[in-house]
Amino acid sequence: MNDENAPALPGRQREAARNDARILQAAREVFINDADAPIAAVAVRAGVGIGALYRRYGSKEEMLRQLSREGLTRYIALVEAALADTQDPGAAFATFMRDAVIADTHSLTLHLAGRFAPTEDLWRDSNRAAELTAALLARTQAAGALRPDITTGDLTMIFEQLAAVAVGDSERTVQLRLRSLALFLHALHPLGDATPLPGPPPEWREVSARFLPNG
Amino acid sequence: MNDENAPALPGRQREAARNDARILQAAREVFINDADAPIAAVAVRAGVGIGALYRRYGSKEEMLRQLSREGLTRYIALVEAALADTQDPGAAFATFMRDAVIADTHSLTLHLAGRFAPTEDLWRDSNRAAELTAALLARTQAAGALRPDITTGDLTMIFEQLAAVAVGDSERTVQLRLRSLALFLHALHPLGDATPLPGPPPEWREVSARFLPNG
DNA sequence: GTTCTAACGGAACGAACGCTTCCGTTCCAT
DNA sequence: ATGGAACGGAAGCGTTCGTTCCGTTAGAAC
Repeated sequence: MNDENAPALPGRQREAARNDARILQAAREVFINDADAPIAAVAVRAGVGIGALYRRYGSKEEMLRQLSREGLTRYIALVEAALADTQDPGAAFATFMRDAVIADTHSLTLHLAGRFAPTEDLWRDSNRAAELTAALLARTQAAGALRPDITTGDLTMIFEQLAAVAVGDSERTVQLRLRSLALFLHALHPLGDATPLPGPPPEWREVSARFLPNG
Repeated sequence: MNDENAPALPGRQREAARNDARILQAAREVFINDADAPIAAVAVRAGVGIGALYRRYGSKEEMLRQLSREGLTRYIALVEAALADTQDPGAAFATFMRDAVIADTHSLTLHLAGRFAPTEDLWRDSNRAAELTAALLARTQAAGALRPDITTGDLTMIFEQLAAVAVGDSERTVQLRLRSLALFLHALHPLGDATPLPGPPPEWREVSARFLPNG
């Protein structure tokens, strides 16, 4: 995670700790760009051999699971932070959306969906994320800062759509996503003249179907 | 294209004509769902053998090119229709967007991007599509029915984001996309209090980069 | 200085996958 | 009957990629 607090470790183990972080970071970058990239690409990007990867992860699938779990955890932390935010709910929601886009937790979780067998705890985290999100939505709507006809499924779709914005450069990608997010946030504001959204909102079942292998 | 006007053809050639249409349709359906589906999947879906495919297309790449070309052509026809629409520009624009989503011309063109070497005429069509789109945007903006800070690149991104909405069922997918489009259209309306969109809009260069192999 | 061990790098193996070819078969026209 | 156009799909062949394995390296211990 952080190479900074490891100066106590002896030499060779220090390299190993550094590689832990490097590999994780490289894996994130590689799989965000291309969900079914070969594992060798991660090794190249991390500047290590393939052996170093298999010393840490038993298989590619395990690695993807780990990455996905991590993304989900980060997302949950963001929602919790938003719920703990005591400023006005509308502003807290907008901040949350921006943070989520910047942290880019969805590219990983969604791109990787269906590519490995989900474990028990992944389902738990996934459900917890959904509940927290629902709570955040409810609070924001109660404060009159969000269209009442927006559901959790809608939000998932919005994240998914934002993740679809991608150009080569990752910094620029974030910039463009924030531009698009500005459009969404604008559209999400409740307005008297707003016509209701057409069609039933996405169901949780529809959204989560992609987590099953062959989704 | 249509099997209805072929009753004059003799028996075996009639089957061939029917297969022409079936294969094209199957290819569309298969590759919209999964851009790098095996060619065998198209054969299965069309209910024909692989041989029937290779009798018509010299290679998979040629098939994809053909599909892409077709999607681009349909898109161009839609923009032209919108430009020819003499009702109020705002309504014409909204209709155009809905039609484009329903026709789903972007899923194909974009998913297939970078998967084959673009030919001369594909570039031509692509440029023409961009020009027509720009004209439509300009007209709508001149009529005060569209935010002035929206560019052609923005519109491409919007289509791309809408194409990212996908659930198993294709009819339901369209429904959900229209729901999302309603949000976008709402956000695209010019309002006095609207804060300007952040960040420079997507450049044509950025958007078209993905058409090059290894995009 | 020697030895031991944890960690490393990357070649090689083997399986899976998918495009393409090819040939025997079918079906209609003559 | 016979010729040929169109068909179906098994087999060939190249590629790709996950995983294993082993020789190498670098610090630790003595």
